[in-house]
Amino acid sequence: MSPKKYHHGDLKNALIKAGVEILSKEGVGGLSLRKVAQRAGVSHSAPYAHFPDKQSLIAAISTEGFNQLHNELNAVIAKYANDPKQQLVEGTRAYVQFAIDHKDTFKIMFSSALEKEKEYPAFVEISRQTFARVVDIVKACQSAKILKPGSPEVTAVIVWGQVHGIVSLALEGQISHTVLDQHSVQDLVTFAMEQLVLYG
Amino acid sequence: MSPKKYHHGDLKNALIKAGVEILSKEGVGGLSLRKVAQRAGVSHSAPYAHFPDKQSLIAAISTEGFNQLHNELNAVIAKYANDPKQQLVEGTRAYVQFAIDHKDTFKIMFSSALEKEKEYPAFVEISRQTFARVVDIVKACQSAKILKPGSPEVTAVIVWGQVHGIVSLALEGQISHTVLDQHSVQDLVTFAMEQLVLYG
DNA sequence: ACCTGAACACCGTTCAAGT
DNA sequence: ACCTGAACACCGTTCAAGT
Repeated sequence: MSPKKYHHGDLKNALIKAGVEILSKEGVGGLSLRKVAQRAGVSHSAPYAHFPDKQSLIAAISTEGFNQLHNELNAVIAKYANDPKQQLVEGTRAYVQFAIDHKDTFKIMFSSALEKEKEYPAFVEISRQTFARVVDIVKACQSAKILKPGSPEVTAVIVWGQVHGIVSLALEGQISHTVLDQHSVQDLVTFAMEQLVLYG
Repeated sequence: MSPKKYHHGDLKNALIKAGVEILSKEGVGGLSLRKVAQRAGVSHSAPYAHFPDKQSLIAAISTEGFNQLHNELNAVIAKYANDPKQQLVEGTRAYVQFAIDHKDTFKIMFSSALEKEKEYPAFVEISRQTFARVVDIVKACQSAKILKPGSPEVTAVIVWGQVHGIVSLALEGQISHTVLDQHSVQDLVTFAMEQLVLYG
């Protein structure tokens, strides 16, 4: 019996992966540590060898999500290295697409950190870096006279907040059907960006 | 014994009130049906006489939150009946203040509806009405040439999304300290509104 | 109609024990 | 070091029973 007594090499990452899968199949409400353990093929207490509690696993899943988002933003910035406006347009498009494609991971990314902020340094660091990419795009746009001058950090909060707000309202089903029947979330975000950008 | 065998007149509202109190004292994580029942002075199964499940109680709490927010928006609209710009400024200020004053109720208002959208008609109705107030303000601002012309509903989604996004990021601790050390959330929202409003 | 108390399945977490 | 299994407290939900 017992083909493999223990799990294979890397249970920690297997648990994160299992968590992401459960999230995409059953949603936030279906995410339990015991289910994650079962899906990874270990006992319900095995995760505690790698995560001190459930919050820590959630922080790891969120960190993974921010890593992916950060990579996508980096790709957009590299692809349009000489075109700040396209960086802004395609960056926001990537953000919206990420939220749509990973609804529940996205929701968890923005609802877990709060509890104990500084306890998950990897999470804090990657979310800081992701924000820094937004600031980079904003600075490039300001240099190209595409965004108003002024504090790039404050402008980045405004841009990010605008995109994040519309996406969040859409994910929570708060946007009126009379609007959503006519415009996709991507369209709404595009309209919003056109309001912020100079010269239309 | 048994000074009052049952609860007094209105257990349903007592449960909602107890839920709001727990929310403000222990946060979203501390909200359980059993604690709500205990705080209202009834057995853990008594709530099921008034709410089919926990989601329903949460929907009722959220509905109550939207009612309060709606009332505050109405008060602002009435107070500045002839001044659309002040309606916009004070309306957003009221929204931000509500979120800050009732952090956890605010969070629950925008994280519960999703599951089963049409199952809570009172919730859908009051959130629809609240959005309608935003549309009213937008229309008044457009007539006064304070906001760009175009679909008032789409513009309302942009305005609401901008405010909601910055507030949400702030509540989740996602706004960089280098920004928050210098500007309050109210300030950031004000800056954002100035970008959307015509003539600065 | 409104509420209680026992019961069930599920959960997060701890801990002694195994390899 | 990494994992198991029993145990505990807590939870949402159901249901027979009481008034």
